[in-house]
Amino acid sequence: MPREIPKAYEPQEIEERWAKAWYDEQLFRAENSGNGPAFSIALPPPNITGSIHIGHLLEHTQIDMLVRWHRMRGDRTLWLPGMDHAGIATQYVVERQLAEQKLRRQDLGRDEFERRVWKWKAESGGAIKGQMIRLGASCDWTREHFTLEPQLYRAVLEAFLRLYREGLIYRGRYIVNWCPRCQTAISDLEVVHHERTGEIWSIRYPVAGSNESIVVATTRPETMLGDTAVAVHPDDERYKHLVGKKVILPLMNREITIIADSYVDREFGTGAVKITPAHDPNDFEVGKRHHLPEIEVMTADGHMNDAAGKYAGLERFAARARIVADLKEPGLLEGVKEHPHAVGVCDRCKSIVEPRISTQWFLKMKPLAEPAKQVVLDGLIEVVPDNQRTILLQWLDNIRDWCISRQLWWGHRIPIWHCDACSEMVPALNSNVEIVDGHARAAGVPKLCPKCGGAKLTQDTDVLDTWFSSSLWPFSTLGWPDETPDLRTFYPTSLLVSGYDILFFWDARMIMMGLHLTGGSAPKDRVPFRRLYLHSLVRTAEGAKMSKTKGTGIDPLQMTQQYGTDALRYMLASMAAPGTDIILSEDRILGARAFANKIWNAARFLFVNLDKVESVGLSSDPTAGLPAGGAIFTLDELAAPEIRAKAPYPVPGEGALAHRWIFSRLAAVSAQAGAALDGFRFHEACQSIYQFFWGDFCDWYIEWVKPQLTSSDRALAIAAWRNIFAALDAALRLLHPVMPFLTEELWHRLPQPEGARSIALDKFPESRAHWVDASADDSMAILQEIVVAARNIRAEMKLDPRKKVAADLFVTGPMRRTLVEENMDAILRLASLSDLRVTSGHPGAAIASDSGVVVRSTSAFDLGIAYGEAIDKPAEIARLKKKIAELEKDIESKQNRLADRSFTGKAPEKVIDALRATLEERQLELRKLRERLRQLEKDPD
RNA sequence: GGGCGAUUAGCUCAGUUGGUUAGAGCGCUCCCCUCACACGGGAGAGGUCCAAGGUUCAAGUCCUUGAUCGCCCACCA
Repeated sequence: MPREIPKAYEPQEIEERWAKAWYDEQLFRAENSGNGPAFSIALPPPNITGSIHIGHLLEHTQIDMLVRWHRMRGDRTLWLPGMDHAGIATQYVVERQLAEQKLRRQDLGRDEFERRVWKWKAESGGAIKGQMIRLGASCDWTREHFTLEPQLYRAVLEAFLRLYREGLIYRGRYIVNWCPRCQTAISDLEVVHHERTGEIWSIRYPVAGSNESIVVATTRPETMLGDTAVAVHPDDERYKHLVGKKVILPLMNREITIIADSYVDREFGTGAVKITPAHDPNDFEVGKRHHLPEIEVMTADGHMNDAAGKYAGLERFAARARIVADLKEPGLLEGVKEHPHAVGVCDRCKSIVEPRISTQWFLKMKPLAEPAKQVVLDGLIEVVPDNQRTILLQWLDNIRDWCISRQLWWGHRIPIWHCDACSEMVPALNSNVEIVDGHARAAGVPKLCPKCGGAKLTQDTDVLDTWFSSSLWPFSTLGWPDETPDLRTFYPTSLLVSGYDILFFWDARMIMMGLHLTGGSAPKDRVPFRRLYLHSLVRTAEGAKMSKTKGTGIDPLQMTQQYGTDALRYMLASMAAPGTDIILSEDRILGARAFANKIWNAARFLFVNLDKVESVGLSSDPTAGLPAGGAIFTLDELAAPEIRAKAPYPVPGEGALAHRWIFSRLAAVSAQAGAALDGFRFHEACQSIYQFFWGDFCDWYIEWVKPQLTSSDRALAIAAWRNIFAALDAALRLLHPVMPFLTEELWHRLPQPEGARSIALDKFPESRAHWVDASADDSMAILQEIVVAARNIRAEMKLDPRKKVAADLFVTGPMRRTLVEENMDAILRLASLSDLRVTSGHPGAAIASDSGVVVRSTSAFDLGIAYGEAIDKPAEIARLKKKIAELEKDIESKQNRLADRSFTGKAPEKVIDALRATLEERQLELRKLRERLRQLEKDPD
């Protein structure tokens, strides 16, 4: 096997190759039969109009880490992908295309328009799927779904019909949010409020048959054309005498009544309000209470209509300007002021939303919200982070009915037929769908009106809000309403991961729909997901959401080209602490890329050196040539899966410690990473793995055992090789959830069992009890401290890095002395020492030194390096003084605390003992430093 | 008008249930192109944890108030 490995990690070719292989081989297909726990998660379906942005990548990285981790733990794991038809967004895109040919959708007609949208979808829709595959999302693509496909269409019909029969879906004429651009109603959630400084105009309405007049204020003067009353507060003494009288509506010269309603705030403005029931939600309510006429003065596309008299045909804001001008002349405009207020705009197209009366379909939410609230309160759905739980509950408490109809052509058409003769509403006979022109439609078309027997029935022209079908996603995609094996196995899904920006749009509605519609007898069997994790959003430096339209979006695929997918994934995951948003920084990406490169090179080191040993033999004994029997130093002999399984191998003699230690660390890190992932603390998982791989595995373990790998002691070399390959293999599996491509590539360069296809199907490292070795951890820590102390002296004294020097070491206790002596070779090598003279004794018996020796002391040891020429005495004295001051301060505070009777009386014994032990160590350290300082100051140069 | 979050090293951020000397990455300083990696190695400097009170033996961590910033929700014309 050729082991030519490039010096720097070059991700592009590797990633593309594996992404394709994973997809082609259907590697992530989930089993819906068999034993063992199932783990399922539904992908928040991206819009077919969308292309991947950094927010997706963050979400997908987190989901993918969890999914890969569960799969590697042996769960039957399903990550179900799919797409959302995205009603408004998609229709918008296609309409724009038509506009280029000077066409409107009305020119084509509904059927033809729908055909065009399907055509667009086939050609340009769903780009995101390919991007997800490229970025390594381990979805089960054999189970991909689309919200307008027959199976899901049927689920939508079933849900609608059930809710309709139950009386939860109703139709009515109400004031709704209307987008004049999209020309459809939108739900409250789809209106985004922007704080703006607008103007507020005061307008004088003369009282009929009197000299008096009433001044009202408005931010939307154009709506006055539809005024049908002026309201004052019933207890307002200023206006009491006018209630019931008429005022003349300026410009229209219509008489309207002055009414009293407690809705009016006496403190605001003049305390008198114009009432426009057809164009303001509050006024609409007032109008209902007082049986006022509703006069619509605008068209669906935001122009004034015939009821607006001479303003008919004007665009709404043009009309506003004209009206203000016209009021000035007769002196009816009392004034105009700047006025900060919130303007509602359409979430989709940013047009200013117009409240408008129209007939729409609504879903009653209160009866659905109650059970949803209950499951959250009962903990049947665990919400992470916790504060989002509060937000969710508050929203459910204040929920209002959901306007589910849209005046669009792209979507699930409402399965209700209207009788031409008697206007009776007739629902579809059943939820069956038929395929017409390749696409699904309601099949249960009613033929006769059950009320009047009329045979002319026309289907409602509205479609459902896209979120209606989305709210069924976790079960509609598993086959609901049928009791399929998938539904039985994977519902309720284990987890939902979504951004908190769609908590109300999607997550909450899924909970309500899942609880209401699915079949389990207990709520815990009907929840759509058992845990809900709301991830952070990626923001720009200014704190705004990343957005392509604002030009602040970053194309992840381009970044992938630049840095590699694994690096991007690692960067995002390492910043993904629950509850805080992420601001990208170039530095973090570079750091992640360096990490990927580090992993690559650690593996490269092993392979390259094995090559050398194979071909040249053990270098420390050049005459030995190839080992007898020839085949011992082959990858298979040293790294075969059955060989790795038995690691760690006992290493004869001195070199054992590092091996025991690295496996102990591996056990600890596996446990840490697992616990972190389980709690969605991705950053913590990343950090512990990073620290392990770079700090422990590369900086210490590899450096420590390097000579062993080429030792002429064959037993030692073999054991060392086997351990290091086993440790690398475990490290790769540990890293795989976050860096799938790199680890897959390297994993395949290790021998794997016959037929093994992917590291993704291998096991995540368990924290093995027999790997845990506290004494190895402690011993290694001391030796590391000694090495660091020696390096520190060398660096501070600016010794030539190539020059080896002798050192003296004093350690407390004979055990430590033995430990040091047993690991002498490694210490000398790593600290660049030519010799280390070890003495041991009781604490306090610091090694004798003079001013020609530089010393580093801890409570456990003193290390001194003799330096022939004069040392930089002032610098060393300054350093000592600083340390001494720090220690003194620390010791004093500890002594004070220990002297405090209330502390010793109340604090747990453990804490007191620990404090006492630490204090002793510090005091010992301090004594040593003072002694050293005394020597330096005393000695003449 | 309500609600939520943030404020910790020059920068970007971690700090689980209060408990030894508050951490990381990047940047910075010094030394090294040592045969896996300069996307590297070694050593180091750098923090009154926004402010003021309070609870506690003990507060970056809990409570109150305030400041600054950000987000979400909301029908005040």
